Amino acid sequence: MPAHTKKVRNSNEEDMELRKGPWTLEEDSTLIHHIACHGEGRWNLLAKFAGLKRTGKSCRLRWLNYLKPDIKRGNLTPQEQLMILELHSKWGNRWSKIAQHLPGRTDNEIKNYWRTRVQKQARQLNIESNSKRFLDAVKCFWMPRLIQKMEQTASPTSNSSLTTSMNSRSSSAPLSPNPTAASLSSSFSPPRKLIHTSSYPNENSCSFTSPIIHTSDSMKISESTRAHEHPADTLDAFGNTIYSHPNLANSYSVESRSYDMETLMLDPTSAMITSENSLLGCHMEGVDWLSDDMADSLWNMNEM
DNA sequence: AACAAGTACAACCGCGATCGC
DNA sequence: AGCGATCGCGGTTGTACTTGT
Repeated sequence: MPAHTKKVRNSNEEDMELRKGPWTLEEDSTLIHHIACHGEGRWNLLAKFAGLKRTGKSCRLRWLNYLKPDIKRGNLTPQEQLMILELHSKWGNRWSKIAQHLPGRTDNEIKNYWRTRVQKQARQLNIESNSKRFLDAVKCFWMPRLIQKMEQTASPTSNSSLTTSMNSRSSSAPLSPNPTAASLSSSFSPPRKLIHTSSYPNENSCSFTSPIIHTSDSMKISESTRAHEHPADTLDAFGNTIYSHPNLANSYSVESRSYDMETLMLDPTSAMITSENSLLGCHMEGVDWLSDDMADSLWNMNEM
């Protein structure tokens, strides 16, 4: 018997050889053609009438996860990654529910993304991926980085540094009535290295919660505060921008509003940054758990 | 070049929920 | 109500491909 076949008994008690494993092009085209003619559903019957030596379950999975015309292929965009992180923090492993908010992405794809990339990072950091610590780390470093990437994607020619974007925007410069990721993240360029909270008078120095995300119209993130209100930053020892303005909080703030399809008010308490454990200090629960190594590792998450 | 280890993702499995007779 | 068929979800496995040695 070939490696990818399996003898089973169907309901008619007749022996039938079922194929397993990777789908062939012929099988794919047969399935596509049959669904085009007869529609989805009744997968066992569909498999039978199409002459596919597959279970209905297998046909359904192949169609939903791979063949369906509106399936998006290719790497997840930073926007999509950000949404996955946010939604997972809210709903946990409810992959299908998460997938509903990512048009063209399947629950399987999202699940794979989580397992291969997100959990990998958690392992490397020696943190349980479902722990609060990891969630904190994600919100502290990963999400801001993704937002930064979104900006770069949105305007590849722009300079992503806060200093540049701030200085280049005059106080009279009009703000887009419908701010984009670019406009947000131009005011949200987190420091490369940890900066201690004590440097900042305002303890809410990073009130990152979650972006406004409209799934039907790509991601839109509001700029909660005009960047030009926060001029003049300094550089740290690594040449990275340090935000020295007393009202820094505003330039870091990313508002949580809603999703288009379903209002999604992300629990503000789930955001890691509180007055007691600010991002910049990273004193989670009063503990300096983020060593420099860990911070570097987290910072590199965007490569995932 | 050959092999091992790591990675990404398609596909399978088990199980509970729902449907229809 | 009972039962089998089907559906949908989340977890797991298998395997092709990539990267490192």
